Amino acid sequence: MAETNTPETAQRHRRATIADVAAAAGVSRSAVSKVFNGNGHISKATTERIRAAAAELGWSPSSSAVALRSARTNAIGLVVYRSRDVIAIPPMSSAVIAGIEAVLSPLDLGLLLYLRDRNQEDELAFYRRLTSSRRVDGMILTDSVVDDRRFEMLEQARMPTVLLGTPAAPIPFRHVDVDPPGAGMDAAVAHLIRHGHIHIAYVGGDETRVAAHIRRQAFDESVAQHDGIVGTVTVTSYSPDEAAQETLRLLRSPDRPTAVVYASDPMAMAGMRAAKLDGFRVPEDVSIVGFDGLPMGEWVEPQLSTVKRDGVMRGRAVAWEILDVLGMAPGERPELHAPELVIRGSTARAPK
Amino acid sequence: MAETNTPETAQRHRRATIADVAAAAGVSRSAVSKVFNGNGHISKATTERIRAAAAELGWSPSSSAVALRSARTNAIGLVVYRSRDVIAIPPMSSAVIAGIEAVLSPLDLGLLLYLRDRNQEDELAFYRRLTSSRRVDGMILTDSVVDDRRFEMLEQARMPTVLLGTPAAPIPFRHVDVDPPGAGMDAAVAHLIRHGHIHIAYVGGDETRVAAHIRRQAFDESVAQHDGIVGTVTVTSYSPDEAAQETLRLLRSPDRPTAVVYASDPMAMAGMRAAKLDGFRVPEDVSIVGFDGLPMGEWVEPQLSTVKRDGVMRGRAVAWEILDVLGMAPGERPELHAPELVIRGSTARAPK
DNA sequence: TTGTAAGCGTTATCAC
DNA sequence: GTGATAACGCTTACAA
Repeated sequence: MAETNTPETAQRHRRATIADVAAAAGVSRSAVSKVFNGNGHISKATTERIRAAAAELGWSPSSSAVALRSARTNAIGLVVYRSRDVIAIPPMSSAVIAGIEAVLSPLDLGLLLYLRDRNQEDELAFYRRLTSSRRVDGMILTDSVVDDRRFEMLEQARMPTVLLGTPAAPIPFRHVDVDPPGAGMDAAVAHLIRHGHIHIAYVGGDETRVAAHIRRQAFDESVAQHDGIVGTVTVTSYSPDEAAQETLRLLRSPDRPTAVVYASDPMAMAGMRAAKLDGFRVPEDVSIVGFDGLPMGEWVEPQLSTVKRDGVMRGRAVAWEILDVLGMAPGERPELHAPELVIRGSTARAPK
Repeated sequence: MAETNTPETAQRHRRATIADVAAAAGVSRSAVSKVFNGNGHISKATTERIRAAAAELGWSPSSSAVALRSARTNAIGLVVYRSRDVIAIPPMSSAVIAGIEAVLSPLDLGLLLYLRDRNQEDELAFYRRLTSSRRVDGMILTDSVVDDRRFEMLEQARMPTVLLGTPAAPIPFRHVDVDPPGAGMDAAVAHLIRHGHIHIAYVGGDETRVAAHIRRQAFDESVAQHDGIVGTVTVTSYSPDEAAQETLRLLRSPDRPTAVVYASDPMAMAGMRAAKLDGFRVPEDVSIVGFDGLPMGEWVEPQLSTVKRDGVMRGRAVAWEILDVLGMAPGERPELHAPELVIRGSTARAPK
């Protein structure tokens, strides 16, 4: 703990600064800086010497000093929400995070991850601290809700921000989503109808979350596009348990649907299990469709038919977008393809 | 873009600094600093005025300036590995991240997340950059491998580090794990033996990863503790697909096991599905045991018996530990409880 | 109890 | 092509 002050000891314990590198290379600090930032013109020979000295001393610019001096932290903030009952990061968000990281890390940009609970009290205070402390150059927000007050706040704080998803109302920032935001649902519904399903149920999630609202709306619209099709919508908190219960309620009712579409794969899997336990064969008696296309859908029997969204790509796209706002986007804007219906074993022709 | 220089405009566009707050409160900059760091003694009245001024101006200390001045970035780095075939963050790691974040965020410490592929070329260069740029005050490493060279490097760079898991050989840092590191496996094996299983197979993961090695070793030892029990071990890359294949190989062999224990839940689920497709009833013909206790194990039929590890708690514990190293740990060291065997539908008495 | 002033390690501007 | 020098916004002795 106690540090002695003899020059040698101090020397050994102090980490190299730009001044040390400059001294070792026999040049000025500016020269070193220029070499490392590709600015001014430094002769080949000097550049070599400087690089060698830096490597020798294991020096690279202090991120704090760079941040202070140039007002760039070289970090992007990401706020992810977890649902109350699942403590961990939702699988889809994991994929998004991976995509974001894949864009940032080659540019040596850091990803500052914030995990929050929905409806947390200090919501705005949290964003206020985040912006006024200037820890990040820009923010990626996810999971917009109805009446989302974050954007207005961030706008006032002049924090460059991009939303992954679609906002409920216009926001003063860009957002990244597939077009239309509910894409994929139509394919699922059409597939079921093509296979003779007349009565299709949708087990959705909490509609204060815009994504849930959009998905349910897409279901309604898809059903409305076909004559003579009955769509039943029920809303849950997004929890697999509730989805299972709703499934039973639906299947036990007199006018039971022959197909159920869920707002997520976990919900679909839990629903499928409940149906099977209740004596319904999947897909002979009831077809099941999930949403997201998580790997786990392949590990159940029957395998889950689902609307597959490319979370990693979504992450890449939103990362590119915030970097573009900051004027440092690499290459071309990644394209976001519409979710793709993956037909597996859990869907089949409607029973007679 | 172009910024005008009229005082008012400049005023409007410049964000407040400590000097502005000091001016607004009619005090010196140091007074403001003292109030926000709880150092010196500032009178109640002055404190009030300063806080009011800061709130008014929406000021809080610039993290870069604080970092530069005090050599504390108030951020912890976390390096997580993804396997090659799964692009996203492994579910168990998600839970760990959530636990870490839960400890850091109340202290207003940032979590810098790095996602890496195993066997990436620039492994050491990556850590070198990370340490020499001093972006973080400390690092949390996961997923130690045999011949892990990261620790020696980080030690030389004098980067405070903690490992989540158990190292293959002594490391110059603390590590956090349950005791013993293979705990939980014995309970699974004992449970199977108690139910009459004589021949138990273990489908493990790539043993360059220490955790996989330890788990397999724990299986061997657990089997060895009981007389007359046959244990068969096979090793895969950790992928569910391979696990499924191995399962078929095992079950189709003449001396087939009556129970299979897997190194992870996804592997177990994929294995269970393969077994069922091959005509084996679970658990009547073969018992299946997973490892980790992920939520998805409850969404399959039969539900997966598994050794449940508390990822969130592991995250909390390792976060506490690195903070302790940095002298800023809050409260008591969290306790890590041994994984718990959760018996569900996929295990039963061995067939006659 | 409060203020003054010297840096923290870098980069940008301007000389030379 | 290269080097002084002045910031960037804050903390902390030390002085008052």
